[in-house]
Amino acid sequence: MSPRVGLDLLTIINTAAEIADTDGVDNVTLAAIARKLNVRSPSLFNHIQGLPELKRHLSLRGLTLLNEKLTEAAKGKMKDEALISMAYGYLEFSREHNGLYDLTLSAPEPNDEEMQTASRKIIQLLSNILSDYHLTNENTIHAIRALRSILHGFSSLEQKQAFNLAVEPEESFQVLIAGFISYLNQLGS
Amino acid sequence: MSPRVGLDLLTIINTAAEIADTDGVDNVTLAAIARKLNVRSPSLFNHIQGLPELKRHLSLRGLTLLNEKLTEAAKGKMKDEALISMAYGYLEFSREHNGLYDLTLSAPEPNDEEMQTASRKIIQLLSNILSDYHLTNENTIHAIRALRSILHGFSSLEQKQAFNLAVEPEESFQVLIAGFISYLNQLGS
DNA sequence: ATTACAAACTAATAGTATTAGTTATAATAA
DNA sequence: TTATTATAACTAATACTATTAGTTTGTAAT
Repeated sequence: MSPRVGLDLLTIINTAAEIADTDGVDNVTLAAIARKLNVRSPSLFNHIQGLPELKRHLSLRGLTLLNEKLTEAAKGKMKDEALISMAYGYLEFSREHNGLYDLTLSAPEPNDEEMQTASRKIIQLLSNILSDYHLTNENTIHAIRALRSILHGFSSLEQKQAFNLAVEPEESFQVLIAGFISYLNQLGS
Repeated sequence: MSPRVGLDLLTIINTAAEIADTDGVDNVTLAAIARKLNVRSPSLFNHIQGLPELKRHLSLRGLTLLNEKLTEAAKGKMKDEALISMAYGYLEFSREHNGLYDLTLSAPEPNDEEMQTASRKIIQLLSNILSDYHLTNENTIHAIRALRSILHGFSSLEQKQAFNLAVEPEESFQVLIAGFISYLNQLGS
């Protein structure tokens, strides 16, 4: 009947990512993935070590896609324009990839170089964008943390439906980013 | 041997809260709670409906404690002083109650009045503090969202160890709140 | 002292991840 | 072309989880 269905790591990750983004991270189970692939769950172990390893793959994919999206958004732009475009890219990513976005924030193992590198790339991108504002090293660190707090906080709250919708979230986001830019200008002077 | 141990809802919630704050929300299981209370897990069902209901109790406790802490922090203070004090209270709460803090952000069921009310109280407190800045209604909404994004974003990232510790997080938080205050002053003019 | 409520129990079911061991297919060697 | 071999997918089993049903028994009220 079925042996040699053609399962492989990529297929499994893709299926898991789909479940994560449509049904939420909590529904990423080997059982659900196996069901979706018409396979018994032990079969998955021929391609992965277990669920934790698979989730790490998803984190990695989330970080990679996010980095690509932000890089693309900022490409060829400078200062405010780059920052604003990147910020909207971030928000969009969290909306499009609900589950993967959540997973980008799971703390990596202390010795997981690959994850650390993927995270660092995003920080580096933010740092590059902020370099247009000519801050001191210490203020750059403050600014990166502030920016991440704003982006993550807003995205996360929106995702958790923490905003009543009487006023467009989009508009609040725009005002928030504008405020951050004036904060940057103050830091730089 | 054991019947009539003296189990009750409060004891169960307290034990669950302790596990949440020390071992993380994912480790809040009926099995773990029962072990800690030297009881078999079905016994818990004499006092709770099930795990989801228990987690809702924890959310509610988190929201209540957070509200108390923020209210206390802002009490008798005005404007910048109230805002800053409240902000530090928020950060402190997320540090002291890792697990409960996470649970305060789980989206409430649409018809869960009690949860909605508990959430609204915190929004109301923020709104009261911000009223000292004389914003328009719409800008007040933007400002509440911005403030929540900042507070949640920073707390959440810190909790997830997303900050390298070369520079004190505390200092970044201080700069961030100062930036928010100047954002408020701009909005108000 | 008896009754009766309900707290805690045991037993059982169903769903999860995971391991061990089997079968059979696809790729390779003869 | 056939025999060999590696391994993909399988079944069976174990160990957790939550939850339900049904039993025992302490405790409180009569």
